[in-house]
Amino acid sequence: MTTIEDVAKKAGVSKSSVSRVLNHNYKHMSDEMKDKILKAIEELNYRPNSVAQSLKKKETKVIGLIVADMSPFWADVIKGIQEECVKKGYSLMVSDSSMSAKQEEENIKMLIGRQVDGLIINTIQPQSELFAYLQSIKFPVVFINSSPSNIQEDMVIVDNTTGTMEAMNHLLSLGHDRIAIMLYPIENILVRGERLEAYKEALETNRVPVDKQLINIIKQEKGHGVKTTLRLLESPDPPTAFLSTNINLTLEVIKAVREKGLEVPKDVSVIGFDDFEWTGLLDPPLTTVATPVLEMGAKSSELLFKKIKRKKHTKPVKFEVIPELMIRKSTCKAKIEDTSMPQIIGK
Amino acid sequence: MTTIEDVAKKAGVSKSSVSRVLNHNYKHMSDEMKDKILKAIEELNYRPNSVAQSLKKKETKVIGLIVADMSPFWADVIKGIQEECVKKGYSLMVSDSSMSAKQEEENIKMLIGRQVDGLIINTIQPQSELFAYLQSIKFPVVFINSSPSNIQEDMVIVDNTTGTMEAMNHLLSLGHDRIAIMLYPIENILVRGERLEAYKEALETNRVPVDKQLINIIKQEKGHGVKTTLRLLESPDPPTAFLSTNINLTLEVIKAVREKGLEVPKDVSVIGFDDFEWTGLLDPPLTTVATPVLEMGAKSSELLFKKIKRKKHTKPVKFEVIPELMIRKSTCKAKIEDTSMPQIIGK
DNA sequence: CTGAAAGCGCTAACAG
DNA sequence: CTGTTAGCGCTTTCAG
Repeated sequence: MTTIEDVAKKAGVSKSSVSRVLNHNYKHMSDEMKDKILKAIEELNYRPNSVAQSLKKKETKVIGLIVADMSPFWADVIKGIQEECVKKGYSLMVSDSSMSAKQEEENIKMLIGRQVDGLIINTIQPQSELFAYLQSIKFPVVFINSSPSNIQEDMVIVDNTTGTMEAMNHLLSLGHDRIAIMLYPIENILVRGERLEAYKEALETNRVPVDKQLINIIKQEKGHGVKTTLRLLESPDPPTAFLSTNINLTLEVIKAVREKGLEVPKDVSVIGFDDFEWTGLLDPPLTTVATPVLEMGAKSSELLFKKIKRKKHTKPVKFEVIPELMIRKSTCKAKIEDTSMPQIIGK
Repeated sequence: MTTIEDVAKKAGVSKSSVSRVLNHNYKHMSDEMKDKILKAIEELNYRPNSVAQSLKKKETKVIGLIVADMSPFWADVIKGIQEECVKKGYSLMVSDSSMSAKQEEENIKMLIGRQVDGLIINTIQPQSELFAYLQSIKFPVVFINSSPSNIQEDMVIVDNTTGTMEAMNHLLSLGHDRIAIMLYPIENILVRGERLEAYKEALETNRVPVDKQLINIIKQEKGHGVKTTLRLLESPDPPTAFLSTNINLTLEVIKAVREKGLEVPKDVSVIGFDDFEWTGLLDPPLTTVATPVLEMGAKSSELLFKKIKRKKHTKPVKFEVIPELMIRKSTCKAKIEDTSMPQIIGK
């Protein structure tokens, strides 16, 4: 391991001078000396030991990301965070709580012990003392895709209301008035609540009665989506459209529709949530409410860096990323069964 | 920030003693003292500063992962690595080279500067001086899903030969003898080569002539898969089955088959590569060669930890993860057009 | 069994 | 403009 001392010796100068060029404090340094040092660094292929730098400077230039459950969704978020990180000279530590609150707390403590400069947290916990503690010591944190209820903190979340509204308006404008909404129970309660509320609101705004039969909270286990869809389709007054809030659920809905001998979108329209590279390649290409995942990542790190910079306490900002309705081929006009078209009032 | 000094004071002992309990060097310590210290730690909610520990111990308990391009595929690999990491008290730094060799080298240097104890690299480069350098300084590295040609190093890769063979044998045993193989050009050349060779070998073993028309290297751009498939289907002697080596490509193949008015699997059988939570939910549920992604991650960190432990140079191990053929519904018996069934000889 | 002291590699006053 | 010096928070001989 070559150290700053080696470089100093080789260049015949003091460590301080080497340190100065390392930190771009050239201002008052003779060009001759600068060149000498640069050359020595070059020749020795020297890279400063960040650990020593961190210890001295009391900053690591590392941020931590804690996700509740590592899944394909996070790959793009990480990419977004990463891109901001390289711009600012930061590195990223990633950890996964595997859906365990205990593990999440352990991850937070560990990362703090590692002296990360800030944390991006996707929490599974509705609240936690630890969050309050972090806030009390002014530790830079931004929450992503989740928001604890016991504190006010920076966060970047998806504007589910707008996303859901757009999807609903699209469906309503197509003449659908029996729209089923499909939800998994475990997603952060907030998220689910928002989507459900927006669903109801869209209906009410358009004077379509809310039918409780059409609101489905489905156990997050393979097969339950199919089962529920089938049941709905077999009911006396079946839905003509589905708003499905999770990609796996969406695939199950489509599967069930087919099993029933019906076609998407001819007989039943389907809108899903979340967009991947391949959703447009499905059959039919899926109309979805697409979360701009990269942007979420980029924005959260941006917020975090800002917070790290001005250590002062500033009032929490809530950044809402707006989902985009990707209209493809899984939705179409409702078959006219009755003549009264609901009146559409856009948001 | 509470330090070891604070704990020492509170407990009325020396820093050394505190350090001893921190490092579980109780052996010859009076229980009384131990308890006193433990209590002080507890009360102060003290966590040692890993940066200082690292500087002193000359190890960080951090490993780095460098991926060529962050994508959903990596989410599960990361999960696998992570799980091993928590077991061993390690943390993970993740970086993305965005398909740039320059960025990759920068990432390596940066992580080394950060004193990570080892590196898991998914390289885009067929070779690099840096790799040789790392080897020369005995820096612990394992390559994942890629293997540079200029050095011999630990690596964990997918046994594409076995995977491809199994897929081919499945198809051949179903009576298919016009099997098209679809490949993207840019995947690591090794990977592509292996799959292609295995394809040919399976054919030859079963005395089925290799038809160059059926070997398709497709530009990695949306739409090219559809185009190529259509062309094949319209040829005078079209394939009855497709072996598609990438999930997006596979979706395009299926799409094209449908556009042509044909059905999967009735008219055309399709086997894809890579398996996600949702591949079984597609229509039809996809038969795929599934890479055990979690295992890849777990295994690579396992190898890395071993290497970190015994610093000695040991001869490189190449761990091949065996893909599993997930037989679902996108393949079925070929329509009998000629009576001569190819003879199947399993691997 | 416990404490004092040296030092990991670097930065940042402070002198000169 | 450049060098000397004193730590950052921790571990680890080495004495006692």
